[in-house]
Amino acid sequence: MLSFTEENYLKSIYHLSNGGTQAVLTNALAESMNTKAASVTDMVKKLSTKGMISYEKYYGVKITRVGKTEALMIIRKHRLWETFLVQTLQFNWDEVHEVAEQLEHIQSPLLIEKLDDFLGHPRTDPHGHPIPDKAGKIVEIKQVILSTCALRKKVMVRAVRNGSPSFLQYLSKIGVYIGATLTIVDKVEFDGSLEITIDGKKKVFISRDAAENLMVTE
Amino acid sequence: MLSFTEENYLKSIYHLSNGGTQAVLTNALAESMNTKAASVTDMVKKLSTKGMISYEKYYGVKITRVGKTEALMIIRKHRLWETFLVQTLQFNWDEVHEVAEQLEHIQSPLLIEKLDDFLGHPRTDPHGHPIPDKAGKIVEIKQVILSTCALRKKVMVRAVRNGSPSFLQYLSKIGVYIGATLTIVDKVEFDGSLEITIDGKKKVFISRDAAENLMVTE
DNA sequence: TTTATTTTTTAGACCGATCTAAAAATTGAC
DNA sequence: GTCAATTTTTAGATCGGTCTAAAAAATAAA
Repeated sequence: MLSFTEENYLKSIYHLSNGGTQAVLTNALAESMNTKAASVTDMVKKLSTKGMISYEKYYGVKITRVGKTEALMIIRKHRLWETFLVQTLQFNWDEVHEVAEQLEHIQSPLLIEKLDDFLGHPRTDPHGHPIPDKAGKIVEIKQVILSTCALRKKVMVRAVRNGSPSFLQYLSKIGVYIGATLTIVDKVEFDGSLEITIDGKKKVFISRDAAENLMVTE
Repeated sequence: MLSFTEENYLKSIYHLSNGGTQAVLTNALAESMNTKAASVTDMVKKLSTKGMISYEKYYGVKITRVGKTEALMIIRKHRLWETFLVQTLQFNWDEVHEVAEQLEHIQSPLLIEKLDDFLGHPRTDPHGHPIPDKAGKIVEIKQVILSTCALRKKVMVRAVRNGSPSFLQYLSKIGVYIGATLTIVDKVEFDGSLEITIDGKKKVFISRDAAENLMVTE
C-alpha cells in the first residue's frame, strides 16, 4: 500500500519519464514535487524498496512494470473524477484539477469501477487526456501541436497540454473548447502568434504560448 | 486547517459527547479511535490550541462552538457521500461506510455544495441519519428504539443505530429497510427477542440486540 | 587531465502522530 | 481518611516526510 505522498511521487515520475520510457533525474523530480533534492533521494529509495521504481545512485530512476500500472491507476482515477466533476456536477473545466488531486487517492476499486460505469466508460477527460482502462491500457490519440500546423488547414482541438486554470479560462473566454474546429489564418513572424478562426466564424489572435499548448488532429 | 487525523478525532468527540452536550473522557476517546490514552492526550492538547475543544486535565474535553460546526461539516460530507454512493452509484447500504470515511476528508466547499444540489438536498442518509445543512443545522427526527415499542402497534423504520455491514446485511436479508412498517407480534420474555411482521406480511424473529439497533416512529 | 561547476547523496535535525513505561492525579473501598 | 485501583498525563522513543549543510560523485572547462 502506497501513501498519499508516495502516490504523488510515482505519478510525477510517470509523467516526467513520458510514460516510463526515460529515466528521471533527481532534480527534475524535486522541481516537479516542489521539494528538495535530498527529500527526493529519500523517497526514491523507499519507492525502490517497494518495487515501484529502479533506482541507481546518480543515474536517476526508472519506473518498473508494477510502478507503471500503479501510476496508471492513479491517473485513471484522477481523470475519471475530473470527468465526473464536469459531466455530473457541472464544474467548469478549470475548476476540477485541484479537487481531483485529492479524489485520486481514495482507495476503493469498487468505487472507481462503479464511477466508470456511471459515467459510461469515457475515453477522455475534460481536458482531452485519455483515461486508462481497468487494466491500465491507455489509448493515445495521435495529435499534434497547433503551432506546427499548416496555414488554412482545418484542425480539431483534442486536448490541452497545460491545464492551468488561467489558460483554461482564457480558452473558454475566446471560445476554444475540446472539439472545436480551428483554422490558422495567419502566422505572425515577429512573436509566433497566430490568427485563427474558431468553428469557421470567430477570428482571434492567440499567442505562441497558447498555440503550443493546444493539441489538435487534422 | 485540520489534518485528516484531527478531523477524525473531532468527529469522534462530537459523537461521544452526544452532539456536544457532554464531556468526553480520555479513555473513551482512545477506545473509539483505536489508540492509546497517551496519544489522545497529545492530540487533545493540539485540538485545544486550535480552538476546537476545551480541555482541562483529568476532566475530559468539551467541544466548542467552532469545533461543533467543524464536526457537523465532516458529518455532512460523510452522509452526503454515502447518499451519493447508494443513490447514484448503486452501492448497497452496507458497502458505503468505509469509502465515505475517506471521502469525508476531501476539502472543497464547492464540491460538497454541488454534490448536495445534484442529490436534491437529501434530508437523511441511507442509514436514516439526518444530514446537517450548509449552515450546520441538523434536524433530528424524534424516534424511539424498536424494543421499547408496544405490542401490535404499527411503527416505521427510520434509522439504524449500529451501521455495521453485518447488521445491515442481516436486515436486508430478512427484508427490513428504511421506511418499512413493522409490528411487534410477540415479545419473548426469556431473551428479549421479538416476533415481528414486516409490511404486514412477513413474520420473523429478531434478537433483542437487533431490536435495540432499530430506530422507529409511530 | 587537472580544476571548477553542477548534481546528487549523506548526515543530522525537526515536526506530527504514534507508542511504551513510568509518574501523577483521581476515584473507590474499607 | 488512608490505601489500593483506576485513569490520565508526562517523558522519552520511533517512524515518515521533510529540511539544511556538508560531502561525494559526475560533468564541463581550461
